[in-house]
Amino acid sequence: MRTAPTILHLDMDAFYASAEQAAKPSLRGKAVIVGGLGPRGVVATCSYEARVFGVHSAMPMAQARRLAPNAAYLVPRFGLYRDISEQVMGLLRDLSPLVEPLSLDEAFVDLEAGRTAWDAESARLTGVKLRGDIRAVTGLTGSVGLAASKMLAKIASEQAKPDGLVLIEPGTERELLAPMSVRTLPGVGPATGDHLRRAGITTVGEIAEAGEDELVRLLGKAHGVALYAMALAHDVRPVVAERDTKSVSVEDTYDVDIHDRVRVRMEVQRLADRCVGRLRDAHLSGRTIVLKVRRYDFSTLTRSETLRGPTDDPAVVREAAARLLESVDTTGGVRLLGVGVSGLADYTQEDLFAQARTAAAAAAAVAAAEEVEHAEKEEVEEAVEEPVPPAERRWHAGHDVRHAEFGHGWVQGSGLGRVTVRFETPGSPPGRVRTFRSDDPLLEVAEPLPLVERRPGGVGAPAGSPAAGGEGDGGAIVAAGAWGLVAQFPAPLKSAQFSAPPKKARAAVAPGGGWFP
DNA sequence: TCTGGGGTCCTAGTGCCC
DNA sequence: TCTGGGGCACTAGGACCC
Repeated sequence: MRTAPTILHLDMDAFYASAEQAAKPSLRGKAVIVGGLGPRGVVATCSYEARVFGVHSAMPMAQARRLAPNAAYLVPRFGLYRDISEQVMGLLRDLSPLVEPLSLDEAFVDLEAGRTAWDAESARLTGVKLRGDIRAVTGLTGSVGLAASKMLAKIASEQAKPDGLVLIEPGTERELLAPMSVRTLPGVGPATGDHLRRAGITTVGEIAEAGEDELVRLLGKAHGVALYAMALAHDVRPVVAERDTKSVSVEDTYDVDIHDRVRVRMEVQRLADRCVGRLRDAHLSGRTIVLKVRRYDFSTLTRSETLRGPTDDPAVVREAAARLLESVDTTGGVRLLGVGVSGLADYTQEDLFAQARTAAAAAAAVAAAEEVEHAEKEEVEEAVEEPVPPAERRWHAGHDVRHAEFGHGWVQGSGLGRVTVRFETPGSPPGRVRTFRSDDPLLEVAEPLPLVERRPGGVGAPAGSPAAGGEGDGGAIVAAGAWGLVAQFPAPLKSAQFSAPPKKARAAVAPGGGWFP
């Protein structure tokens, strides 16, 4: 364990929501909620203004809408967030070669390895400069924690939020941790927290007092030992720059439970294909195929099958997934289906031909068993084919557009053959709103603009000023609510997706948020 | 009220091999 | 030949994180 607070944890403040506010001047200072907008969506991130209403991450979107009906509801734009994240990670890599990204908006940095800090004072100065640089380059704020271990640096950045810096002096850790809730420690979620509470343990200090044996008895070996060490502020985990992907998966939650077995099979095939697409983008193959089914009552089942060797062959994955599905009872309906591959290798081995033959034989057996329902199936397949795209184009709430006459803006809402656009850019004052026919030939989808204006010879400056005023002239659609009207075109097949692809696959993802349909 | 998506890690049960 | 145990691989589920 090191003696100087030279591990830095950076956590961008309300990242997605802040990025949207920076991109859209009219949203600055307002409640902004980013997440899935379907009936089963949840909140990914919300602005601090939205948190005042009690909205928080992972809350069902329906509940958020009740708490903050006038907030702006936006679907995430991962292309934009990824670009900003790259800029921030670049700044961190300037500090040290040892940067461990945890997500798009969080990372650990080993300052000692980069020789940018060696004691409390130099660490603090590095943190202060980093926050300034992030603001200059991205226009956004991040909170910095500095401590002698990863766990404490993360706790420090949490305390620093929003827009602050906290340094934990070595030697003060145990005293600092003792009164904190057990939930502060990484790895203690709702279940472990309840478990400890039932044993009369609610604070970190009480974990330390209970002793390692008692923790192991309560939580099992690995968890008990790790938690006891953390309660004593012992954390020697190094900052690791490169981590190998262990699994690749895709899953979809459906707006309405699927009852039709034929449709379930088709969805599993589509998911298998998408999963293989991800796998191939990342130049990986895998041995174990996993099927995930969440039923109507939210109970979740997984079934897996391990092949003789790794594969990235869509036919093999599809057939394995189909075999796994045969062992699952979907009576009552399913709300989620997923297909994943683990046991990854960065090559494809072997005798895949033999494997494909085995899979084909199994599939043929399944097909024979299903022959009875064949006629019925054909009928149903016609009904569940990809829906014909509506005549009108689909405009996604929050996404950027360009109008030949009015310039750059973003979609504030759409539906009923119309689309409402607010014309503003990161550097402009809040803009005006105009409504068009959704097939207006002068309107087209646009790439997001940089949040910070580039200045010759400098890193740039935050774009625009959060000036008041500039409310739109409204329109038939916008009148339904100040911000809340979004995506009223026919309900999509699935809820909006908003997860980042696996780390290794990210480079291959289409720019501009390629994960959206 | 109604609970996303993509991951990682751990535990426990079972079957197989030596 | 039978039995037991250790080690390992596989499977399923749960908890947690962002």
